[in-house]
Amino acid sequence: MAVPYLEKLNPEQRRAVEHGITGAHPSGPLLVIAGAGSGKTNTLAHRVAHLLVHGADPHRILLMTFSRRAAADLGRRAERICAQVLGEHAGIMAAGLPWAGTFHSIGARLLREYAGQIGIQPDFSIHDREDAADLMNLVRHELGFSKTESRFPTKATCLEIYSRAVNSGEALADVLRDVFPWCTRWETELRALFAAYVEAKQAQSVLDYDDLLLYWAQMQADPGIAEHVGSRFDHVLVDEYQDTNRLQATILLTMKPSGRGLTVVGDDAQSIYAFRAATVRNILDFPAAFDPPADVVTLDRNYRSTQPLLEAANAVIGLAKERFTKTLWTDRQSAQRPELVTVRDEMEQARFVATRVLENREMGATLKQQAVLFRTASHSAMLEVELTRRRIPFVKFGGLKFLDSAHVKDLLALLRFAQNPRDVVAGFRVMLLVPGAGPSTARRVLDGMADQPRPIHALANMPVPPRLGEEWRRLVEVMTELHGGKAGWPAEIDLARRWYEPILERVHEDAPTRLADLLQLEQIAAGYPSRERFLTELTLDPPDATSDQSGVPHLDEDYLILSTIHSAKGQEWRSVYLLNAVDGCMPSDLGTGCEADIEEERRLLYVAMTRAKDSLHLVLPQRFFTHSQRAQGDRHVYASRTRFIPREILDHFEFVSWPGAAAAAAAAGLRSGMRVDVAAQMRGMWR
DNA sequence: GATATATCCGTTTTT
DNA sequence: CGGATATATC
Repeated sequence: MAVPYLEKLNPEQRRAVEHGITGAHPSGPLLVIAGAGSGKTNTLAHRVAHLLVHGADPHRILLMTFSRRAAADLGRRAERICAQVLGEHAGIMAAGLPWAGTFHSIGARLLREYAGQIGIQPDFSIHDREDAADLMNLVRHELGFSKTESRFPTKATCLEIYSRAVNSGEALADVLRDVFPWCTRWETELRALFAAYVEAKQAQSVLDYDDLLLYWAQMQADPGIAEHVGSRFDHVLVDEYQDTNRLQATILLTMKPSGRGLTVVGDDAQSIYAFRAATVRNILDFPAAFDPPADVVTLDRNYRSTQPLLEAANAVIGLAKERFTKTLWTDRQSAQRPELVTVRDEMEQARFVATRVLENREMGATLKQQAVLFRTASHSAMLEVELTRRRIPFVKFGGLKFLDSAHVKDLLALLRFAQNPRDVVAGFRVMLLVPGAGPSTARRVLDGMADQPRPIHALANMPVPPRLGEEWRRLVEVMTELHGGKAGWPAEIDLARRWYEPILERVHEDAPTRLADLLQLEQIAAGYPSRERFLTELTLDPPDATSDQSGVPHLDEDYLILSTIHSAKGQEWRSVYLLNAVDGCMPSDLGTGCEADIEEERRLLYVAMTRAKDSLHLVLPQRFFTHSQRAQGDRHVYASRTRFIPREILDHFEFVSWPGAAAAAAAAGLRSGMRVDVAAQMRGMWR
């Protein structure tokens, strides 16, 4: 068979694509070590397409990626390749890949399907991180841990500890000792808290993010179910395998114990989710987990970056404590080394980036081909102000999200409460919106609903303080209507919004702006077939961008990308600016406890640098103003270059200070010397 | 029992 | 600065 689409691949890529696709049956496991910019997505898309061309059934391909966007992108590419090869026969791809998504979303689907066999409700709701923390908080109060003489860990910390223990599969005592040493004294209380937390979730038919993996793994501990799930899929492909945790590896291994039909792709040098219990051991131990062991293909040719950029990135990762499985190379020559740009402070950093971005646009690069990356979401605050001032449109990935704003969460809570009236977190939030209702009213009503067979009915008949009056009646009315489901989707969200509007105006000063957000939420909602799907998919794959307006990127417009390094995974731009390449930010001075933390931060810098195709600027503000600390006044601290770029690798970089030497001299001259004696002129006016 | 005000503390990255 | 808890007042 003529396979022109394979001609464009290099030998290693081609090996990865063609691995085991000679006969009709899927063959042994494959590990692809794919370096940054090595054409990983393209290779994976070709492999999927190649499978389909050779008769694989798209319904029997399971593809797991780190975001839905990545899954959709892969599906589209595979489809395009198929269309080229098969022409009009490409109809097999019409439905795309029905089983493409994140581990969590696939888990949710399977759990709903197998719910009857594992003792859970099929219509469970899913708590995002914040909901989970709120529930943890409720339980924490019930157990009286909020009134301990010395402060008990906050809800967020409790959830982190819980999540860590669940995802790593380690004992609580070990997790506390290694990761949360300041909480070891609370071990007994935490154990009790977690036990109560689990019971609360089950009583309410609620699963959190971790449960989606945990229940899935537990379900597959039953050999019969594991076999059943595994036999649904001929091919299982997993992307970004370096960022998976023990639970995820367990799921894969129980699904495909022989490794037959299993392909995982990843890069040990880009492992940046250890804080989420991801372990690089998954990828390193993968080959030996099978008998015979998995084949390994290494993609080390980089097609993205120029030689000088890649050399600098290699130099940075070359200083890592442990060796990685490969060294990237490229033949994209260039004379331009990456720049280390020294600026006076963060204000100048913002001006520098804005100025360069505009200059670049003059020279033909669109805004979308440029990106500004940073370690933590707050680092871009000043830049955002500067960009807004200069009317440069931007979209920000990472950090605070559209869904995190109070008004959006309020509205979603109402929908979630209607969907699952046992969801106490949602119910609590909704009831507190009613004027005159507080925590104890909410608790009493929710307790009254808890063991009722028809909770909504119970809600309607619940005695409440008379002062709630009309407002309470409105809540009962909208709940009954929503739960009944007669209005249909997406009319229901309109119903919910009309209930919420008076509350919005009462509570928030800037009601009109927030109302615009809610209208946008309605737009998003219209794209989903049902309330259940809307709620599930929104929590599992929230729109992760915010912009200066109301979180709406106008698709036709050009805009600059601002992103945390974590959210920049897998992406690339012609020009990349990295903010705050100084110690304290990179590495972040918070998580520099142990060596493993530092090493992860080093890989983070490596990930940031390897996003750039043609030009890379690492910006180093010399001074940081410490705002709003206890001491008043403008305190500031001096920062030094990140420790990941020590003297011995400086040859790989260009030194620049900004404003440039000439401009700086001019500015200095203005400050010291007198250019125009205005005072003398004024005196002279009247002489 | 609800809500307004005061005070202390910690402060990343995300499915 | 923002969140959480403690205290004061309605």
